[in-house]
Amino acid sequence: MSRGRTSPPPPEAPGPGIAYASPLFRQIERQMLAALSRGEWKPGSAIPAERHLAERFGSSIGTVRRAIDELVAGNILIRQQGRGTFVASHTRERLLYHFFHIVGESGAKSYPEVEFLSFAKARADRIAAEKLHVAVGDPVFRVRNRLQLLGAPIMIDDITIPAVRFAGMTEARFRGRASTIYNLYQQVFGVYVVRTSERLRAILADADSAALLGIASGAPLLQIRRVALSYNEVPVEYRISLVDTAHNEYWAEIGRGA
Amino acid sequence: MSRGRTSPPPPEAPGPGIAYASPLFRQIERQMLAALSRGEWKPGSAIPAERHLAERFGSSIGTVRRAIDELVAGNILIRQQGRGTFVASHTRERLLYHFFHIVGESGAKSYPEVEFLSFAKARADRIAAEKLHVAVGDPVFRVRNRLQLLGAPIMIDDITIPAVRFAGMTEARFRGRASTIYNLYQQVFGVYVVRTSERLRAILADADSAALLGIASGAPLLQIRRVALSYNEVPVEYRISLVDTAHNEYWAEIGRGA
DNA sequence: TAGTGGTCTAGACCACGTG
DNA sequence: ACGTGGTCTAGACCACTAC
Repeated sequence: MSRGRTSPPPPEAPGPGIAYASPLFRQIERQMLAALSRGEWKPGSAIPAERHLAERFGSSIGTVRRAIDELVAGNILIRQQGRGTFVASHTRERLLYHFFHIVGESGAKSYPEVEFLSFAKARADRIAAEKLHVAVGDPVFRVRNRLQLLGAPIMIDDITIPAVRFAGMTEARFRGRASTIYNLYQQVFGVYVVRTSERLRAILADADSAALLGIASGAPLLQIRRVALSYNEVPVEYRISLVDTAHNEYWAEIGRGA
Repeated sequence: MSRGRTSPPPPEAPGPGIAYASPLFRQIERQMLAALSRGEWKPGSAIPAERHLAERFGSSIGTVRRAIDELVAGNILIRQQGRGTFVASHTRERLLYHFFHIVGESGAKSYPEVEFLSFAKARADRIAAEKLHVAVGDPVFRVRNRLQLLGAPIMIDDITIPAVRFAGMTEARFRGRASTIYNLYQQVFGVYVVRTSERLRAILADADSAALLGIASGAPLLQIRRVALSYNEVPVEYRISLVDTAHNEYWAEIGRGA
């Protein structure tokens, strides 16, 4: 906190060699992120009012608002007029509208039913290690799910997560899931997925995938390779999805949120 | 302009039945959009300084800044500290980083070479009519291009645009193009593409596409169906792309711009 | 040196949600 | 009625660009 003096009085000098690191609102943003990371404010609950935060950080309300604006834009906080500002959490709705991009031909979205297939402890291969920023051979967990939409199987997820960030993960956590996977990450392991980066290509179904999806071997499939990132661009999950796009499609908006 | 009185003096009342339509900054945003639409400020040139706009609109600088913020977020204006605020235009770089989402396996982006294939006047079929918000049978232009990346053909674009928005469009415009297609739309027809909405699926190459891409019939292809939108969500182009993703991929970021 | 956008303040009033 | 976020003001100083 070392910037932005007011005007009328010639106040105490900004200090000799102050460095002028970054704007005040960014410093406040970082402090708020730190508070979130250490669990001072919990997912789903309200953070202090803007007036109180301004007092705490010794700034004007406008500056605190600017910091909150950034965190809201980053899907980390949610404002609700008249009620307060809340820590975002991965509810079903949020997941559906932010990270699940498969829609019906008509454009209609619906909740996927997740069917657990397998869980295993393994070691990171070259690709997973690169995507997750861990060393080749580091312990990881592998999970396989099948997703259905309106009763029809349409998607297979192969998920890889680093053991170092999910210490104590068990098969039971994935089997008896009440909420979404990203909600599990957040609630149990404090890992909050902020954004994802995906690469898509068209491939032909192999015998294994075809059997799981109930389609012919050699049918076209959409392959999605996703890296999920947490605060500060830290990768926390690598996921390969295979989607039968015969009656569903992948949906992307470019240049502005929907 | 009819909102937000200050405090100390009890100024002239906000008026009897004022309606309280929308915030001042949104009204200013709309007025600025109107100025852009009627060509008062041209692509690539600077708009008046914030101080002058504040005077013109009878608001404080902060409120004008808020309006500009919105237009910047919508890729319509571009701020440059110390220089001014400019009307965005579709340069090669902008196009590449905003609307061209095909990358090499390594993640590297490069400029596609566009090869003109055909141009025709036609009438909107049911699907094009729906996507472009015109009536079935309305006149449209159809353009087909082939794109190469590093010398190898990887993509076929089938473009449909409504004649009503591109009056006087000719084949020559597409043949002898110096810049990008979206730049042509903007410079010659005043149609500025703000964002796109895309649907993706995996299909098998038919004989026609396979021949154009130099691949085997029945090879997997990524089909992209894109609607390009201008100000106020007006659709201005419908485009079906077929991409050979053997050595290239579609790239998507979810939850925050990259 | 002049002009532009970027940050920051201190405080007012408005709109909304809840008791 | 009260507390919260949402809008708005008027003006200062900072950082950057260009002449």
